Amino acid sequence: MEEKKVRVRFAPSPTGGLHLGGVRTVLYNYLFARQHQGTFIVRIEDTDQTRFVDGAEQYIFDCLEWCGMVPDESPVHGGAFGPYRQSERKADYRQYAEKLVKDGHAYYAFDTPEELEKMRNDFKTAENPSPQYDGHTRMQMKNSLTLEPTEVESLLAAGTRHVIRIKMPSDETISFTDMIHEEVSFESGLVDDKVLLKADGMPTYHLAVVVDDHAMQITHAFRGEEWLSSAPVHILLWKYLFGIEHMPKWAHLPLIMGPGGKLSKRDGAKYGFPVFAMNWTDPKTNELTEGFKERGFLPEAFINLLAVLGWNDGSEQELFSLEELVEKFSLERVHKAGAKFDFEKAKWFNHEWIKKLPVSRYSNTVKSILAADGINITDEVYLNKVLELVKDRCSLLTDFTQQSAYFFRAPETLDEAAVKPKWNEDKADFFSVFIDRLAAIREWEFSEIENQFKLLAAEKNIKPGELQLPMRIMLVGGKFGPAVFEIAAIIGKEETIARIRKALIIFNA
RNA sequence: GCCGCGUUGGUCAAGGGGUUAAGACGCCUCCCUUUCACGGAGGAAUCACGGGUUCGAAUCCCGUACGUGGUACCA
Repeated sequence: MEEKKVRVRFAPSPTGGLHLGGVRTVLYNYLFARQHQGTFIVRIEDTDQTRFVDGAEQYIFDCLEWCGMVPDESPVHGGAFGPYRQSERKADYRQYAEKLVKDGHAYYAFDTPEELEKMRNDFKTAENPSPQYDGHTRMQMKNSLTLEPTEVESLLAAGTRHVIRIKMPSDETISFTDMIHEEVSFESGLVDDKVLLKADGMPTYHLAVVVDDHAMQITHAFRGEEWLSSAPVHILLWKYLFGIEHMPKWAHLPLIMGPGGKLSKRDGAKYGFPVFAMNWTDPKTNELTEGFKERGFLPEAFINLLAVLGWNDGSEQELFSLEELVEKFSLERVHKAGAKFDFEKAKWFNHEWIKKLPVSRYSNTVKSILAADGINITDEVYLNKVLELVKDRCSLLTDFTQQSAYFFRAPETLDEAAVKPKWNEDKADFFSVFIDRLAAIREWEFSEIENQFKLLAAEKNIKPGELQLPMRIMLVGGKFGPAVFEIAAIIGKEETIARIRKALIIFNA
């Protein structure tokens, strides 16, 4: 077998947001291409004009860019095998469909939608709730197999609306080797006569994939497992049109499931977690669906968690960078079964990446997240210092809002319930004296603040531990954050004293 | 209904004839820390079920059940 240069493609249809499964398909394509020094192509499958959504194509490219997977060839990146939008290749498809008719592998069908529905109704039984247009029914329909040749001629000449359907052989076993599922086989007689060319002259997916995969010299075709059932149609088409030996190797990827079953892109809201890579706004309804990016995910984490949903390298390693994935990914180790998506684990991945990456890698993103909350950062050095201090406590980038806001402004509310029950005059007294001690400190630093705190506590004969929580609430507002004295050191003497004063009024009330 | 694909703890999963059936997330207990995290120690599955094959099966075969996808002039 000759060594062909690897060429793979991701072929989305621009109908809406890009969901988890889609991104993972891109990812596996991308990894495979990079690993084999191959070419990664994005082809837009916009053959259904009724479902075309404005802006969806650009959105897909935006998502790929955010994930760091840049195509080598695509309608926007160019390439020698264009056009990369199927709508722009319309003229090509008809000739292949006609050739199939000529060779006896396909036929014209003139049935109207009403007639099709009538057939489905007439043949419907308890045993067969959804009759197909196939070997059992096609001879009772209105097509070039049942009509006289002259009649077909005149219908065609008159421009009658028609489609071209594949004529599935009656008794043939169609089998192929899938890179993930290994041997898969179907009985041709059980598969229906799929429409190849629609009445509007556009190809269906079935014709378009094989014609385009051939035209673009695709060597390996990865797609979701939902396509496995129609694989026999594609295989026959390859055989009839281009020769089975030129067919790309198929890999049908396991599906990603939601908590209750299949992952519906519809209402990610109902799960409480995103299903799209990035925010998507439906241009018609203006409805916004949240994305992983906006939810506070790092692209590194998003890619990582998707990669190991259905694949692992056999070791105990779970954290992989894109570069490592390129090196270690292998289709052989991709699972056969679908996987349920677990948002808790997804957050863990993000948490790990937040800890792992230098804060400079995401400080800008956090900066804009804080800005959305009214905190405008001017001092980058200060910001990075804060991020470094609190990043262990953040699973999502959006968590930085709560975890770092008090470094930039006094807390709006204090968790009084955590303090009041144990508040007494001794403590009130302690803090009012402590303010003076703080004011007297010359070297405003962590150890000195703590020193004064402990000294005074000893003088007043109060356990320091009982005073730390109130102090924390005064500075932070709640029961979280790094060491109190460290916080005090960072926010400064004036601010620390001001916050204690203000809190004292509240606690003493 | 029919066809395809699948089935190891709540979830992701390693393991592919002989193992105390890895590990991770989550959960629970404890340690560290008089905050929250981080970190550390520990707890919980006999491998969907039923038959085979075999000295021996989570691992091979066959059924059943269940899940999932398809059954559109959608992809």
